[in-house]
Amino acid sequence: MAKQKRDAEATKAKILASAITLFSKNGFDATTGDDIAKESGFNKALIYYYFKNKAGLYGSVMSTLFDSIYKEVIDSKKCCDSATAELRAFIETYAGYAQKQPYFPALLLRELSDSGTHLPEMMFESMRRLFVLLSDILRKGEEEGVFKKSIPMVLHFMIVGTLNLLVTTQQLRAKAAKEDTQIDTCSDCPMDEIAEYIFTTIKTALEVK
Amino acid sequence: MAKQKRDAEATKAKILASAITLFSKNGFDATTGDDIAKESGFNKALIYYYFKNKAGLYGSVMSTLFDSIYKEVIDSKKCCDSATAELRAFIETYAGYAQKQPYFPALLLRELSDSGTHLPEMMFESMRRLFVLLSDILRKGEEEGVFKKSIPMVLHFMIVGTLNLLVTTQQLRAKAAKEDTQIDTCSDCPMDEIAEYIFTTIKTALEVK
DNA sequence: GCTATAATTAATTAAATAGTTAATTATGCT
DNA sequence: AGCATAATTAACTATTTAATTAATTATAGC
Repeated sequence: MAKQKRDAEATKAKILASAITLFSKNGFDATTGDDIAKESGFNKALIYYYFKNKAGLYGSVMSTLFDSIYKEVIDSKKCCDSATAELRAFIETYAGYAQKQPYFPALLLRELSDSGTHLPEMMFESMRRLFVLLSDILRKGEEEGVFKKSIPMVLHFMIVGTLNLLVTTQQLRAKAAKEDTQIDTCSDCPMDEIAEYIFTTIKTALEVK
Repeated sequence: MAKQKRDAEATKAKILASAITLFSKNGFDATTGDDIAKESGFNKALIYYYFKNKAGLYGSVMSTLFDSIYKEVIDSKKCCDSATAELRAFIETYAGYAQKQPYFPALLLRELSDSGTHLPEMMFESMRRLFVLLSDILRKGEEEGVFKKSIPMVLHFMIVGTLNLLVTTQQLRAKAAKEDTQIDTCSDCPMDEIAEYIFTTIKTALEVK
């Protein structure tokens, strides 16, 4: 099939992609329908044709991103035989995703700051699912006798929060490093090294000696 | 002096206080001048009389909060004789502040998500100052021979990011706990226990054995 | 080729909101 | 008391923007 002049699915996808870019760059409120229309190359009315309204489009953006990260984390779990390996996979996968989709952390942090104003239910469910995955790993580690008792919620934020913040602050940290060479903002640290460092830190604290 | 009908300083302070409340609850964009006027009980034009404009008011909000947390952290450092004690004081003080001023974490996280769109310079300086404090503690610990070499930027976010997220998600976590009693979202955890847990986790990882 | 329908657009509406202005009221000073 | 000035207000303006509508264009099935 040759290139079509009209392709509903492609149009919808393009609008969604543009929305992901703009919402993450500027947030929900500071992104206008006109911005999205311009970025996508389609008329603004198509937002309302394909998505119920601006909030609906935002919801689609979030579930798209959450679904894909959840799938990746679930997938990465398969090839592990111990809680320690699963923990490493969890952190590495999340880090890889945050790097691959650097808009996601900004969106997530903003949403958490808002207590999920824009998408109460979906957000909620997705966050919970991800947290349950980590909780299971930690519980499994305790059962295996390799992990101490921990506070899973705190560890979850130590992993996910830290990774998100490192990604969103990348530019700021690069700027800070340029202005003041005394200070080490880790602005050139590769993501996988950071992930490894977080893993080691948490593993060390969890280990039963 | 008796209660005055007009008190410029008090008015300005009231507007600032209202702005802190509303900006932190709803963010910069979603907070209107009318909201602030209503909350403060004064006319909207006074925002422009006492502060240059909405962005100026926002800037005042942020520097007020940043100044006060910085002072508290500096203060807490005084009564410590070792790097370990300073690290604990840093974490405890930040945790205490975040609990006392629960609007601050939301504002900070939002600002970081935006890469400091609304207040490039001030924000920047304040973040840096706080980070330098932690870096110094870690370096001191290395010199004392009690801390391993670390990645200060990552540890900084593991502390500050985690605390901020725990505070901002308080309501969400409480809701999650109510809906699903299987899951432990740490919704009743006292802040000082959380701070202690974070401290122990990081200290353990830093210790030279 | 014709027709029903799906996709797309231009133009418009109605509401919200940042910022201004000119008038009004209180206060301190002499 | 009266005056200059500081504090406060009500009303308004200009702009932005989410959402709608009615018209237009392409497409697929017959």
